[in-house]
Amino acid sequence: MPFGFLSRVPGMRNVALYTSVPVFEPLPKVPDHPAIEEEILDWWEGQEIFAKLRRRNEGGPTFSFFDGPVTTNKPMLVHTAWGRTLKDVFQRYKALRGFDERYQNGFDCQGLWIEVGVEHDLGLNSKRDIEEYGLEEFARKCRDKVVWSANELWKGSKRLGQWMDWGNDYFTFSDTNIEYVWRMLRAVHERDYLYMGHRSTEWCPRCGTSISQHELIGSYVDRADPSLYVRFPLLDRPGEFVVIWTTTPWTLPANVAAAVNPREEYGRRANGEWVAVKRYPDETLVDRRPGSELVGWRYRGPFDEIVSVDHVVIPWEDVSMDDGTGIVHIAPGCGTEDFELGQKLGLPVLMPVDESGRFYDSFGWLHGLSTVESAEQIIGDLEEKGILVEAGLHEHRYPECWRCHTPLIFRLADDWFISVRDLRQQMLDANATVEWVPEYMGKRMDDWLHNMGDWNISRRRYYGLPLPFYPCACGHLNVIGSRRELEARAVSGLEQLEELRRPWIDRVPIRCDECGEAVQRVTEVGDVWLDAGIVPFSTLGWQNDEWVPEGNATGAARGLTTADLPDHAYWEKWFPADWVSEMREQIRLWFYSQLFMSVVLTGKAPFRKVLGYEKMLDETGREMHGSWGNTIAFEEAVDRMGADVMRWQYCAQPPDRNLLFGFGPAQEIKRKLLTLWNSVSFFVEYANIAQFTPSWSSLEPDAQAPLDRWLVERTHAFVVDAAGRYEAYRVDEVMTLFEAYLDDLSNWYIRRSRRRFWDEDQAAFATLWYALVQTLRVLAPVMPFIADHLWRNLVPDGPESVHLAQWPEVGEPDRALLDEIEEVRRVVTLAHQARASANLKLRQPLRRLVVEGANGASRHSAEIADEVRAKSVEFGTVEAQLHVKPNLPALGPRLGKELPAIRQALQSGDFEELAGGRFRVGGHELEPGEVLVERSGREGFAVASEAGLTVALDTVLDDELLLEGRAFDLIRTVNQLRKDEGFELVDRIVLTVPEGERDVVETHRDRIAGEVLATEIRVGGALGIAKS
RNA sequence: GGGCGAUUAGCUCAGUUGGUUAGAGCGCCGCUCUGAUAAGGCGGAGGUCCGUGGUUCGAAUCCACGAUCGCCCA
Repeated sequence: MPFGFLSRVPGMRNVALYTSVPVFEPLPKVPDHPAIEEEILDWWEGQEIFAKLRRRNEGGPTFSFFDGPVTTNKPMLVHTAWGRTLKDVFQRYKALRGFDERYQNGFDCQGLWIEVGVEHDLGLNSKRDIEEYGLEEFARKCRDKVVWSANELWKGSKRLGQWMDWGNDYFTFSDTNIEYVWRMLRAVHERDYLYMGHRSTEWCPRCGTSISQHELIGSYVDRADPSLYVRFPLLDRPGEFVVIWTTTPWTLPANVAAAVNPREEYGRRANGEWVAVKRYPDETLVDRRPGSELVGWRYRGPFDEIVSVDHVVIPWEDVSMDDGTGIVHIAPGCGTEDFELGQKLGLPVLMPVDESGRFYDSFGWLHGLSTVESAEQIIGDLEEKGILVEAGLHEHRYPECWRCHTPLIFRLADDWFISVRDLRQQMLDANATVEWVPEYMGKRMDDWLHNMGDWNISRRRYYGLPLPFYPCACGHLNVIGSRRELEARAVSGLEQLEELRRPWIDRVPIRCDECGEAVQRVTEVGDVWLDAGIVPFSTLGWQNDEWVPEGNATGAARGLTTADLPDHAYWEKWFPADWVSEMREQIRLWFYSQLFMSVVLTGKAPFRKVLGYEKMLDETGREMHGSWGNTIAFEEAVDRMGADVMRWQYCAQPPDRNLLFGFGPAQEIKRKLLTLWNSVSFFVEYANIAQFTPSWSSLEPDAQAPLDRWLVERTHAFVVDAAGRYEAYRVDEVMTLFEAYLDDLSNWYIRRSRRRFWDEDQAAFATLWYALVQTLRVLAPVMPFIADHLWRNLVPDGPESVHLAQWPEVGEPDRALLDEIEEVRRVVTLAHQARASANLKLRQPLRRLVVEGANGASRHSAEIADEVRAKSVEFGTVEAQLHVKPNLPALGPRLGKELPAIRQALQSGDFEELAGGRFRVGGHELEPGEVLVERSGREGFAVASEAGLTVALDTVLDDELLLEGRAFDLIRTVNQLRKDEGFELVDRIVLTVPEGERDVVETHRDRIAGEVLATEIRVGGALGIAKS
């Protein structure tokens, strides 16, 4: 006998004793998630589980996923962990299904984010500071920052349980990646999309660079700026002025014109000031004239003593009558529309401020002042000159720099652009082939594509992709497409070219294609989204002839990765991505730049499906801000809740709503997780007692008992439905399914089956084991740690890890059976309600239950009787008082205004029942479909009903029932006592009951003894138990 | 400033083509069940369905206007 001595007491609950080693490891009361996770991480590594998984799936169907590169300027955050969890979940799911995957992680390593972080670390605060610090050293510090951040992200991601090919990551600052962008830019140039634009753009004076359209996302903030009304004296009309309004005083020195709407009416105030009539309807204005008559009037500019240009009133049909004076100050050097208007009319262009937003020396006493500093002095000066009409503050929305929050200015600059004229429609067509989850995000992409302007790709910065543009004095623009080409055409400087990067690359002039002269590179670097957008090409070896080992470990990425540069066949295999996933703001960023490049290079979309998701907030719905003290560090989250709980929280979140993340919600999840834990724990405890031995080879039980059959079908339904939701990239719906399934498993199957486990019913064990094992397989992608931890305990002879076990194959569930049990549970709920309304606790047995309107449940009457503790269950008509209500959707259209009266009549019982379920009321005959008939309130019965289902519980208690009720009370009391006194589950007792309980014991002795494991029951004396 | 969306219990949210007593989860209170469970079950308190007006026999739902919030665009 392998399990040693077994004791059985005849007629008792068959709880056996075991004395030898249990099959399953007993579970502690609660799981220690961090401890389990650390242990599993070690075990995965030691057993090379991930490597085994990849080997197994090698050569299988491919599932191509592109990882959007995370910016390497921060440690791991709980925000980052959300996205990483989603990426991991679906890659794991696809791996269970046998898909071959690449698992390449990516880092975004250049651009303003990195520079600004390093500037901050070094205490630098301007471009001049950086140049004084030295570009070479600055570049090294930027790389250090990237290395630090990459290490943090590796560490955190592994701790989160993310399975990626760590060590084969791509870094966007590799020379390889840079070369691929060059190649793309050259293709753009060959198609004539590339041009240098001289125009007024949003400009960050602190960063000293222009800001492109997609960088303006979310950058408008509410601000209070100066609001100035200024009058310009008219040269040919003494004593008269035009009055303008502005919120940017620093642009006044650049004024060259005042625009009026030629179609609107203007008038003169008594003091000589001209304004639009519509703007001042209550004022007395004389000499009214259409705007067209003001056109051509010359005026004296506000700063003529500094800059002398001719000022004139010009026509502009877009002048709005919604704010200001109806006359608009025009400074073509300081505004986009002003510039365009100026170009059309041939107005002079004045550029008042330099790259850092300070006035040029040529602006007299203003020189050196910043746009902000100058405001007050300009206001003072205008007042002194007597041309300031009014000064105040104006609240409006104004754009800030997305990185440093400096208010942007408009500044004329030479920037490099890619024209989107031809590409727009191609991109829209490509996007139409993409399936977006949630759907509205695809529409957002369309909106953006419809509205986007030409792409400003140049930044006047340092640590970024060097634009390979070499404009020659001869007028020819040389665009270098590869390192090889650079080397072939270099005049000098190759020996010092450490990386394709500033400052080294700036020391390599090339020979002009056209005239043969040496040409310098422009100093600009590229928009960081070029780096990220090229990834589907640079990492997959697009148009690369020969596979290059470690070919992506070039330039700054050398030593950080071992990623190869594959050949073109590999690109063909893995492009486009089957799926990508990032947060919503990436629509206009990474999703856009990827789409852009892909359309340029291939004419196709680079991905088939996209999962986008909204923002993360704290658990009260506020943004997480360091200064508000409501941020949660990744390490703290992992230590306090555990990675599985975090992952559940992320996965349960519908992607179209903000995630309210925190320890409160984590607590709720832990409670739910505990139900799963306890279900396994229950199984383990009793399976050990019953020496149940599971067998992986006969996984699915041949269920005979109705309840077992139900659980098997219920499990099939869960597996099938969960697969559907995974396939739709809605893991939140997988979690919803799981919660419902877990409730069924725990609060119906286990609760209903407890006695069978006590009785060592092997079929029950086999069924529960099957359900638990399948559950772990479904949950493995979401909670890889706890799933594997429990798997290793429950499945001794199957695959060593749940992640190697593949997605469960199950048959089509028997939905009809599931519906029946659904109905049973509704009947039980109603019966419990009826009990409560009659004040009858469940321990009191009742004579009978009558059920009406639940025919499917009739096959399970024993089940219902037991749950409700009724001696019998009848299915039939509940004879009760008749209530007739109007069926409003049916009767409303027919009766119209008469309806309230009929309704009233029915309610007060003022009707006559006719044959065939028809009723006569208030002169109308109502058909059966036009009324809702309910019965209730039968004498001696407690009735409850809901949606066509009615139950009636016989509440009459006879002596027999009362006595039995007392027996249940006694059992309950004694069992509580056993628990309180710390008795083992299998301890046998001698029970002593008071004299008053003699009648109960005499009638129900065997039942009581069996339920409380009493070998003997003594009557007389105080209630007590002792070990026998 | 323009466009889109939202506003329902203390919190997070459901609420079908307009229909009968507006729901769920969490939290709170009471009762109850329980030898896996910190769980479960039943009940209670808690609602100006943002406001005003309209259409309709009937409006959380449809229409108009307004308020507030969010997102996108400028």
